[in-house]
Amino acid sequence: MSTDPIQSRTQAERTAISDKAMLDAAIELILERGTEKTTLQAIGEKAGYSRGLATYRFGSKAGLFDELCKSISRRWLDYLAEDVGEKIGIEAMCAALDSFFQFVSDSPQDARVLQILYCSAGSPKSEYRQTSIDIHQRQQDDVAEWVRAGQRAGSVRQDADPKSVAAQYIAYVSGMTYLWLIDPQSMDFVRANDDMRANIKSTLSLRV
Amino acid sequence: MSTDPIQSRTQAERTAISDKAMLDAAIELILERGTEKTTLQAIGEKAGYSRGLATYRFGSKAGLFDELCKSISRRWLDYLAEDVGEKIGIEAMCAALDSFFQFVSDSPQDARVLQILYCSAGSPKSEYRQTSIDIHQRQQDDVAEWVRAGQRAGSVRQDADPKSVAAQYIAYVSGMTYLWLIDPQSMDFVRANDDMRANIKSTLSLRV
DNA sequence: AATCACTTGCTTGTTGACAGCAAGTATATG
DNA sequence: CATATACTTGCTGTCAACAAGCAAGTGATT
Repeated sequence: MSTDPIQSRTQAERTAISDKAMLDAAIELILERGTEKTTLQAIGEKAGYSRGLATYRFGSKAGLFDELCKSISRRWLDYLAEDVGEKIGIEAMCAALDSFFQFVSDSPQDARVLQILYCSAGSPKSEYRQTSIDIHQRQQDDVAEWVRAGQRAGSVRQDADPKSVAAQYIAYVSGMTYLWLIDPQSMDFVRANDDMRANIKSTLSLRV
Repeated sequence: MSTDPIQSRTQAERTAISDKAMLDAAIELILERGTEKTTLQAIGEKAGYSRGLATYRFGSKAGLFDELCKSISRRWLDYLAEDVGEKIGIEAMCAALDSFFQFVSDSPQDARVLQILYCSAGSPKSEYRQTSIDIHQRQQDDVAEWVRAGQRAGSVRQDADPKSVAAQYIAYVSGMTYLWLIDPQSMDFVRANDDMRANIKSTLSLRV
């Protein structure tokens, strides 16, 4: 949109600009219409280019969504890394919950589109399912590692199973985001998160 | 497929037969290809009819998926009602978890397709989003009611917030099903459910 | 119980929109 | 200027949706 008046960009700049314009356009269109009703023509034209550029650049509709998924996911992981830092155990899990809520509040568009893409990845034969699998697997691994670190540090019960705790934690976050996506009014996000934090503390901290 | 040799069916029977044939065909095709790549033509023809019948009967692709969502959901709710019966409180919540796992084991096709449809309903402008909202809302209300009944009976802590507990519970189940959908290998469903049951007991039963 | 008017189930022809590809034009780069 | 890279345009096959038609069932009248 706001292109430099001096019309002399390097090839790398040109692609970077058009890429970003198309991914941004895709976010807006997906929020309006969902993935199915978003067309490559609409994305290209909204970004200020032709109907064909999106296909040319990303190969296919699925290719574009895959890239968008990774792109938003990267923003979320930066956000998360910032908030969790070097924390471990219960502290890390609670910080991640806060961070997640903060992300949803600060960048609801990114959060919604990411969740929509995760959902679309659920379809068999989805060409970016692997991306969703990888992201969720990595998040599960991270949580499991926080639990293990907490156990080593002695702040988390030894009888907790890191993998199982992680699966539960990620399932909770995924499910919450889904429910928020389909109907933001359906529950009190803050309250549910507070309770979740309390549960984490009561089930993982050392015997009372 | 296996039609009665006596070719004299009432109109009602004819529609019932073709409806079921198409919904069954849709389940198979969605499992193979997902919702997007399943065509109305393929559904009609797999069911033994013409390419046009599905549109004629269900109005649109979304209309068919909406009906399919309700149809599978009814089967799941019957399953659930059977297992939970008149139970309340923690017992009801644990029974529902078992029932859910049993449903996924016994009817993995139904469970997978239902989850795929819930995911598709996540897209903005999805024409059966309301169906997904209603089902999830009803499930949340049911859980909240179990909690309240448990509190009245004195078996559940008074300071638990029924709505918040319900939101957490439904989020967990939804998230687990999603993770199972995209990658059945990614976690130990049974172990996670066992741990979840333990958590429910430890956080909701009266002070130790 | 035979006919006929009507309803409902189902099929086929058609249209417009879309993804993806291939061949072309424009812009940068050395 | 020549080549590579960014981008556009023409085209094809597929799809959902619709409309018009055909076939099978229904029920009232005689």
